[in-house]
Amino acid sequence: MTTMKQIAEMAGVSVSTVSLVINKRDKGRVNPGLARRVRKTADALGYHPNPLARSLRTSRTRILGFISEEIATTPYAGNIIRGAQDAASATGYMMLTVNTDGTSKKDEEQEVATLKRYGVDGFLYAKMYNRLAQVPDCLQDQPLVLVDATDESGSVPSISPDEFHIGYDATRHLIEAGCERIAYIGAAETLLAQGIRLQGYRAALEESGRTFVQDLVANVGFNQPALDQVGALFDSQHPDGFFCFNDARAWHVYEAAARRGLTVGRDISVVGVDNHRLVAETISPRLTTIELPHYEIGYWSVCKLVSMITGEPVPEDRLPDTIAPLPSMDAPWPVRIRCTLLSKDSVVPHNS
Amino acid sequence: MTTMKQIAEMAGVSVSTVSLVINKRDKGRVNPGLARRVRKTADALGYHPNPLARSLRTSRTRILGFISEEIATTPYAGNIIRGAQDAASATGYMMLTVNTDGTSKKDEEQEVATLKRYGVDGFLYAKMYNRLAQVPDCLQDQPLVLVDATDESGSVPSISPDEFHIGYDATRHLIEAGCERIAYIGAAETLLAQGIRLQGYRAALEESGRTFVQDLVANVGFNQPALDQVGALFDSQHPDGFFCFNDARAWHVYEAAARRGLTVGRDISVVGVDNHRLVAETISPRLTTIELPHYEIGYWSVCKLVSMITGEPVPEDRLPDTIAPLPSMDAPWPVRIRCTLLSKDSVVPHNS
DNA sequence: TTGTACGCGTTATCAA
DNA sequence: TTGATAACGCGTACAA
Repeated sequence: MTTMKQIAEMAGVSVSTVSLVINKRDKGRVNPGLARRVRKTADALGYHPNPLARSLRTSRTRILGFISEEIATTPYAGNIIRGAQDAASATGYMMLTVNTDGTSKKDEEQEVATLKRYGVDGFLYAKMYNRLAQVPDCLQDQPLVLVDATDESGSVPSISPDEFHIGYDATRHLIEAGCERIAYIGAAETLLAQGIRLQGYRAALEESGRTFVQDLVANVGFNQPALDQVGALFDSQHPDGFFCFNDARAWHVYEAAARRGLTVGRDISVVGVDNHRLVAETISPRLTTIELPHYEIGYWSVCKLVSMITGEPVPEDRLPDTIAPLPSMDAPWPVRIRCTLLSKDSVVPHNS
Repeated sequence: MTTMKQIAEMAGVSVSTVSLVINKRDKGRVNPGLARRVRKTADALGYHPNPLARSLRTSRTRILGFISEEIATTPYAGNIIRGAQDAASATGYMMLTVNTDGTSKKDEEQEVATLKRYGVDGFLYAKMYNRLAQVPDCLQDQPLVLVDATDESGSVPSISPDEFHIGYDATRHLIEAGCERIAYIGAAETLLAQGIRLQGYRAALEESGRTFVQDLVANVGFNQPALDQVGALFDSQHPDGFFCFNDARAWHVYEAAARRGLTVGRDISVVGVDNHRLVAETISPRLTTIELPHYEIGYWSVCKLVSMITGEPVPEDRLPDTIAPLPSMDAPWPVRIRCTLLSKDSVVPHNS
């Protein structure tokens, strides 16, 4: 590990000068030629500042604390962490991640205290599915961003999927395909997403001059009971389009359809939400899905947190062009990210 | 955050004494009564040492670097991280986790360099499925444990599932249920697990006096082609038992069976490996599975690493009794953890 | 442009 | 047995 001292010796200047140059405060203070020489030797030695040493004076460790409830509960929620880590890496931060089981408040406080002891500059507080969350007291006075959750009090920045438009976009897509009787296969659990996606579904229907039909909605759980409910909806309502809360629910539609001699992508159209990617990939790979923006949520959460900590906007050039830009870091919060509708072939033209 | 100084003042002693007591080096050096007073005030103030400050003198940060390739590729590999974090928490460590995409060597070196700059005490190098791995040069001289991978050179400690006994236990279970014609539905990709599980399958067969029949083995990929292959095996071999590489493969057996009027758990028996838990939970919840010990792998990896760093065995009292004990931290490495066979009801008695 | 004191809580040393 | 004090680390800030 090279230090400033080594650079100073090699370049024949003082560490003070090196410090100024490295931190880009050399304008009008250090001879440009010297500055260039310093930069060159720093590059040659592969110098990167030691964040721990730096933290002695600045009391900024460039470490972020990532608190996640049950990292393992939701498959592919790992994408949130991946996005967060990519953003941290791009902005020169590191993430200390800790789990909480989501039940023990005491435990959570312990973990927060430990993170504070390690001198983290700010916190990411992640829930593994979108919900209203109460920020624990021990985080109240800290730089904080809620990830895939919304602060109950509305005072903490948060980033989550745009649940309304998941329902809206899915339903519009089915309407545009010519579906006449569009069912919603929702979740039986009381999830924030469940209610809001239903609103989006309803809004899209009513916008196109249709009436909302309660009997076209089935909120189901798992396994056989779910399959039975979906089957009953098939038999009583004969829908030609389905919007499914997730791809596990979509699978029930596939199964129920198959048992009735109907083929998805020919006789009926289906749009699912892809949060358990395995089903969509392995079992119904042609399922038209709406992809949850987990990677983006993680990525932008870190960007927001870093900009809160430094007081500066995230430099644009650091951002990858592979992900959709967030309108503005100063946009009103909470921010909800509109999801992508992936075109596969379980939605086909319906003749009316 | 309380400091030693505060404790010293409150207890009316010097920080030196506090340090001795806190670090348990007071035996025969500090008056026991004083020591007790110090401990009491420390507890009262909720004191925990500041690891960053401590690292100034000891050059030990009590931070571990966790390098994982594509955290998001395998659902539920998150259990490895969960186990690792629980162990870290129990032993007083923190984890800095970074992703690498598994392809760019340059990138990986960057991440390792960054972790070193943050002064991590050791590294966990995790692959998201069991395989032979080459340890990058930049980690050669570091305390290191391979997680869910085995070092090619055999010189680095590693923990991974006991793939042989996955195949062996699954097949024995089917043999004991009375199955006569046991098929293996494997993976078409060249995975370490694939070959070794096959060995276990073969060993169990031969141990019970049977001959291995190549035609009872189908190594399949995904989707329709996989389903066709499994179907062909049904029609040509008429197996009554199936050992499936993972639960996605098991699903294909369910599907092929259903199309032939056969019912899993009545006409045929199936054992799968539960690494994509969603399928087993949502679609075939009664599937008899072998559960990969991801949590344990993460947990024991950290314990091993910590004991390598400190030179001391992990204190037994810190270990949770909820997970199977590792025979010995000094056991020869690599260590392979035997997996659990979960009894559900897709394996039933077969009359011979 | 540079020398140098200072930042931090802990630990090691050595004198009392 | 205890306590005062000097490291420890490397980068930063300020006076010169």
